[in-house]
Amino acid sequence: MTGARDRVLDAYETVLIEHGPGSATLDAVAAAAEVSKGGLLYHFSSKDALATGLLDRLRERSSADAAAIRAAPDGAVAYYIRTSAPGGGVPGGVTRTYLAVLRLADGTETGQAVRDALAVVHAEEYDALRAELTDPVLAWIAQLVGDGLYLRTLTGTPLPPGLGVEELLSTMRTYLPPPSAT
Amino acid sequence: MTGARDRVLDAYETVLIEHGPGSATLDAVAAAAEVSKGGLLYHFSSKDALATGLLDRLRERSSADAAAIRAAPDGAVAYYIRTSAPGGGVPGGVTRTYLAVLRLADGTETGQAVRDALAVVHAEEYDALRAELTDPVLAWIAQLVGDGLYLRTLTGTPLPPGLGVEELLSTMRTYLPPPSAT
DNA sequence: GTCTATATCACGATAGAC
DNA sequence: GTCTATCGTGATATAGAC
Repeated sequence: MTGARDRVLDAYETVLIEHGPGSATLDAVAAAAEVSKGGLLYHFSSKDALATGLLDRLRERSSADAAAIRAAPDGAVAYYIRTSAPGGGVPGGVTRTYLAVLRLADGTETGQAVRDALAVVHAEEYDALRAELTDPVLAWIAQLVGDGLYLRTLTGTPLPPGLGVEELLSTMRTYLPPPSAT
Repeated sequence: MTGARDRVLDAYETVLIEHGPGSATLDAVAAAAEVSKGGLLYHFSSKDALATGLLDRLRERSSADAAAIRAAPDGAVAYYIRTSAPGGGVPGGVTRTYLAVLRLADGTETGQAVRDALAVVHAEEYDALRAELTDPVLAWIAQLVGDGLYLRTLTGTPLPPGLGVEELLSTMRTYLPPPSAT
């Protein structure tokens, strides 16, 4: 049972999302995971190794999510937009990990590895959306709308008053071709 | 002439955007502004005061930019999307300051002040877009597309191959009502 | 107004007990 | 496999010279 490793990664995500990378110290992550700092460092031998572990998790979950986008019953766009919205992530899904990794993107050496991983995620999402929307620009617009929602979640900025994800999807359906039945 | 103060803020923006908040130490900012650390601390008495100074700049520039969105000759949406795209900011404009401030948003005490300032910026942008797009959801979609582009810039993720801002605007014009002539 | 110290503290990482 | 104790580094901020 390697449950401690996953608990540490869960805690790392939580601290990154709720308090930011500046607060994501080894002490804080260890406390949130309810292990000692030494225990954390047994599983991840350095802070860089911890970040690498989170990126590996992101890659795994991104591939699984791309498959979920394609298989979504009410269409790729609806699934993608819903999971991008604040609170729309599913437990064990890619959304929470993605939001945590976004906070690690900067100009440092590990920040470059983060950007590489994010580029793969974006490409997989885009391809999955293209399976439903054959117009490349429309697929890109749908992806950008989802990214905009991610940015709102990332910064905690409130949505415009009276507007929510369902209003968004309703209007988008007016303009986008409907998902074709298999 | 308070030129040194502005130089420090310019340097702070540069370091935040290019190397991230973890690298934005007083030493690094002072070096980039070509003043000593003591010189920097004369103008901004603490790191918090430096962040507050940047937020004040963001508020000033956001108000000016909201006016520019409304007055743009080729329409509010086109102006907003162009300035949101990588490299689309104008010198002294809000884009660069906005991107720098995005990196400061976290769960700390000053992070809360950052999110408050970002909420004002988002509301001003939205109102300015509403002046052209009377449908609130369409205005929101346009804003989210711009936010998605900001996120791409923030993380340095490449755009989908073959796609650029002009393709984006061209397709959006197909679906959005054209800007009405004054 | 701008600089050079320097005090203080928090973080990452190591060593070694259990 | 997990813990406590400790060291070295680098960051913020202060004091005070020029």
